[in-house]
Amino acid sequence: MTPKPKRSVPARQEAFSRTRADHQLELAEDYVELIAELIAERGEARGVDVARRLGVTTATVAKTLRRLQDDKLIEQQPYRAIFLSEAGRRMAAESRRKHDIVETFLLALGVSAPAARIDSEGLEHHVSAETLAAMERFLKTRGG
Amino acid sequence: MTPKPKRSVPARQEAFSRTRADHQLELAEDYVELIAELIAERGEARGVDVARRLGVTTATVAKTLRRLQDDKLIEQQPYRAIFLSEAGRRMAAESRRKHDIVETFLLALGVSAPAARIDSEGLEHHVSAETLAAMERFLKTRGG
DNA sequence: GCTAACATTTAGCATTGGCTAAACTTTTTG
DNA sequence: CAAAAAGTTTAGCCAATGCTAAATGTTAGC
Repeated sequence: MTPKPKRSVPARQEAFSRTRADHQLELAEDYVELIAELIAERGEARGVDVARRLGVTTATVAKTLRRLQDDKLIEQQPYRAIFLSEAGRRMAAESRRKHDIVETFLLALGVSAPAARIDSEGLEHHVSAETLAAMERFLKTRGG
Repeated sequence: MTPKPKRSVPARQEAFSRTRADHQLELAEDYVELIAELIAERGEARGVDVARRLGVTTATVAKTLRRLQDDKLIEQQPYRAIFLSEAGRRMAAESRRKHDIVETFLLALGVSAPAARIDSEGLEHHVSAETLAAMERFLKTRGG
């Protein structure tokens, strides 16, 4: 039986489990990346801005921020602006870097700006370091 | 204020909301794609095989299958093998097609086979039709 | 054809990430 | 400076997706 198994069981399990675990990481990355942007743009990040940009309610943002604080990614006093911890800043920078590489790569590949923008949001959380390196190589050789 | 907003608010909201909604779709795609593979490989798909390959318990699979049945993606009698509905077959084929394009593309880009295998599992759910077309174009011109 | 092994389902729990409504704090404004 | 507006938090709900333990059904071996 089992002729030509295209993917081995362990690999699939690994990919799937990683996806599950990553959904939380993804959300954290989206939040810290956005918080970093807001701080850069306007000096501080407020819950209401995060909510507006992500398209969720401020109640949802408050709940998520509590979790991010528990995870030591942000620092926050009640009713005050949101700040990133050292770990949060590192995550935001890394996330941003991935995001930019993926978006630039897609543009170089001939994808339209709007599609590249949207797709890079979805893809940035799923590219391995190796794939990222391959994208950078492509950009370097074929002009980015 | 707001110098050079790299991404507009609506676009970000859209990407984020889509991500949320997609998590369910992702799971459905993973299931139907796997079920289609199992049927092709061994004539039928059983819950225990799905569980084994996805790395979850059979209890979780049973619960998910009920949802997929409610969504008319699979057809199932209690304690019997799993079959895909017409819609399920269409989704599985489309999912498989995306998956193959992405994996082949990554290999052509110089990514190693194991990384291409794992990354394509994560990326397949997030590439738009436009990006997929760009990947196919790349494969056609630079030899896939 | 019983019994044991295997497969499936159900029950019940936890967590995540949404929501609305309401309470509370801070800021703005008349 | 008091009242209104704006922002934040809490409470309580829901659905999805995971789990373990236990019940139930099917299949295989003796």
